[in-house]
Amino acid sequence: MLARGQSSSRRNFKYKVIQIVKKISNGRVTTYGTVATLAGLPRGGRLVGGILHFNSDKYNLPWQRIINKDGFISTKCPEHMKALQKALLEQEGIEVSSDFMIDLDKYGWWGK
DNA sequence: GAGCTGACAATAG
DNA sequence: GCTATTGCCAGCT
Repeated sequence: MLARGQSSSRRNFKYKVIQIVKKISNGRVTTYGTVATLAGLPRGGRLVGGILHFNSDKYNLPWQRIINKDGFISTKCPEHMKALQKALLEQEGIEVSSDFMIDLDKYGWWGK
């Protein structure tokens, strides 16, 4: 029953993403696809970006820990420029290359 | 109230 | 192997 419960899944996705991002350990980074997959949307990477963009400030989410699957910072927004993200990650203890590239094989967080 | 945009990822050609 | 297109859904206009 409660077949309509799936409707709640949609809104739950936002909440799910927030919870996942907040569960990321300090000094670890993950990708949009990973967060989206854990939230139940293997191809919802775009949503993660959109949700983080607004909720990061409201829920105080570490958006800097979320990068694309290339281990590269995708942020195009002036409020989330790469330099800022790089600085935040370095404060977390994460090493960021001069090209803003991050070693996911070393700092990658996959829902653990 | 309805439509468009958007911090990506995966699949197909 | 690289390029182009599609799909996902929340938030804003």
